[in-house]
Amino acid sequence: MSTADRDEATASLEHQIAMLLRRVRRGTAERAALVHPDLHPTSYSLLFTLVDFGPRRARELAEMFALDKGAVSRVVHQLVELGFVERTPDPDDGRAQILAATPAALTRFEEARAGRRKHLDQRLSDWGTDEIAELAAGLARFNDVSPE
Amino acid sequence: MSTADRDEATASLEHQIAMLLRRVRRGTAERAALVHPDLHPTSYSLLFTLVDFGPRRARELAEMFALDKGAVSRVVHQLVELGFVERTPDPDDGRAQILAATPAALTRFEEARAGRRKHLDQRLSDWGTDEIAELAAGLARFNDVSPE
DNA sequence: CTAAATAGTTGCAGAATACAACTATGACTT
DNA sequence: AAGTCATAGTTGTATTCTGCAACTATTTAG
Repeated sequence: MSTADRDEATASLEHQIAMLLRRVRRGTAERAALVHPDLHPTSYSLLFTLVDFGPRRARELAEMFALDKGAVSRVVHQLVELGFVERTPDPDDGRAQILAATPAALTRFEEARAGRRKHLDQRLSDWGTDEIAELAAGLARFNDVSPE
Repeated sequence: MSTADRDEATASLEHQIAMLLRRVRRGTAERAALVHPDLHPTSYSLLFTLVDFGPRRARELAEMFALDKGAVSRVVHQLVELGFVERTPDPDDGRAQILAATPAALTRFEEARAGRRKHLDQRLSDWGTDEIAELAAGLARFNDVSPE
């Protein structure tokens, strides 16, 4: 296995990730609107994180998305007003608050997820279950790097 | 292989894609600045597309990124001013123009790509070349769906 | 030859983000 | 225990991005 092979493999991976990014980004706005018409792509992403990865502080969200904490603050404010996020004071730190997706948000996301899933199922129709699992595992391994 | 298995595999894939998206998005602004300090994330993405996928019309870029043609027009204008994009009239259509990355853009991207690649290499340091190729192939298959 | 459609530009308004100043709380030092 | 510094979050301000709409120029269809 030569160095050239490895370079080619890496280049290909980079290329494919860029491609995926473009495709996914393209649909984010639509998916956001599916959950709620007033939901911006950014709000959607933040809410998605709370739904999928569990409650956390605003600061963490800001770090995860490399977003200004002020911007996060306003987005969260909107999400709270829409009834999608609930704040509770952090018992460990009087300055902080824990943000959590509300049951309403979970419900909406589950409904929207059904639509997404249907789309995804179509796209994966000629894949074997093991092939899907394999790709997911590969991505998981790629994602699961100690945070820089 | 049960239906539950397949659902789980699909859910895992969806989850991992979301994770990847967040990680990649997080670094886009930095990478854009690496190419040129005045380059916005969107400009970077559009330019990246021209570099990686070849010349095309503004309208195509707008469609690829689901972006307003007005916004694309302005971004392109900026890219031209920075010397990263060159316009040539479309021989087949007097209204249109073909946008292409300039040699300067290619050079800058190549330099920036070296930085990215280094980061990627580190991240893949304990991967086998065949494993990298496999993940890239999986993503390629996933990406390569007839456009909706 | 006229009418409808398309590529792109530009004016305008609204929204999102970054930056900075500020409050409140916690951690650390002495 | 007091003082200093760091941190969580909010809010004001300015800038920038984006979408929408109106407009020009060119092509395509009837």
